[in-house]
Amino acid sequence: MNPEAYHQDYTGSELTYQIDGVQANGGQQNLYQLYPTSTNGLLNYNYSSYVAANGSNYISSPSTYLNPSTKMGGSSYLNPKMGSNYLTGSFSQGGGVIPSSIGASSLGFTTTPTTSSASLPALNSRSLTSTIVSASGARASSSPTSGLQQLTLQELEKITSRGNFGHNKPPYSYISLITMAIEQSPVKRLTLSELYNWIMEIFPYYRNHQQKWQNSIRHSLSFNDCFVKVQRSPDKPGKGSFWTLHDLCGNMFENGCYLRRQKRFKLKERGSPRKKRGVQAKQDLVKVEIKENNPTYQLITPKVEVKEEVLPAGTTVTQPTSVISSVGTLGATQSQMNLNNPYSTPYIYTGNYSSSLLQPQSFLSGSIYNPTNIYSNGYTDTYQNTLYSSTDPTNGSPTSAIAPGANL
DNA sequence: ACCTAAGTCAAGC
DNA sequence: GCTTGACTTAGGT
Repeated sequence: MNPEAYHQDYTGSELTYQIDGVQANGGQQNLYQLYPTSTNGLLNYNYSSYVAANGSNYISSPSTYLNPSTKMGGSSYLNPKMGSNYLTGSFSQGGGVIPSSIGASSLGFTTTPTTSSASLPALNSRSLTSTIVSASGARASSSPTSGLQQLTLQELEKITSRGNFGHNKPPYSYISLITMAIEQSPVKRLTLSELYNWIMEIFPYYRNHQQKWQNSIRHSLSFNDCFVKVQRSPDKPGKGSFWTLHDLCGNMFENGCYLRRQKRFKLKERGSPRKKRGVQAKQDLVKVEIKENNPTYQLITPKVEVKEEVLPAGTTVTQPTSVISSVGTLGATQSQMNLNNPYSTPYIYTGNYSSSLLQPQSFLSGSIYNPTNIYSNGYTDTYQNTLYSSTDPTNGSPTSAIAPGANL
């Protein structure tokens, strides 16, 4: 049976989707590509998502949009974990249901919580309903049987497509969860509450016992040097600071373990040194002894010297300035998180970006996803103000601020 | 068994 | 909300 190609345009109040699909083998295998394109103030992730469709279980998780399933290059694909906890919406004849969170997600595609679009207009033509992809079509399931913690960071995008673990505890440490959440955010920073919300939205397990795990999250944020608190600038009033990842923490989970890093990212100096005594002091002393030429724990950037930038009045950053150790087996040549480089943010689909789509296109008001200014180097106000943004060629003196809404 | 990263509880601000 | 201490739990070797 010849594949039947089709194209659908889908325009909602928030997003325009173009759905290109190929329905083959009597609906046994369906390949879809979704291209959410920016309309009024949303991110313009031109990802190309391949979804093995099971009509009733098609597209609804917001994470699907943030973390589109692996593009399989036209190969058939069955997500082995695609089950009842995978996607909850449905497309049906003549209409589609777009998840409510699309219009009001904390995940970053929209910044307008008051303009939820729980039910967007119907698809304009045919049904997307199909039978489930046959198991024999599975090709992407090279997943390790030993558990998701064996995934590489580059495979993080698959996490939600493998299910959200229902009410079982996801096999990720709090540090992993925080990192994921920050990585997927468009401007790579979140407030505490946004962090909570993201975790709860992705992993239902954490909708319970919030006091317990949220305390642990806070502890992780404060305790781990890989997380950097960025104060709000005066023009962004609100509760709490932003949290981001330290520029130099690298890919902490590239060793494939999301429960436990091989080595804690630790800074030599902190703004206010922690008191050390007992077991923790002992642990820190061990870290200091890591040798630069140690093949296992090679420094990403040995003894980094970071220039302090002149900060605008009202801006404070409480961070140390040098790195003494890094994580895992990363070498100096391996990629570090680059705020300008979406390819370094594995939680977002990393293929088929066009250059014009590398940055958020425009922003609505009232959100962290609404930086007042986006500079030509891709940094927003806050990043311009961080001590360690040494890659900022403007050295803290941004010039051409780009107006919100401008195409970059 | 040992080391240490991660998690928990909670005090203090 | 944030930091920190003290302690327990658990992963990696």
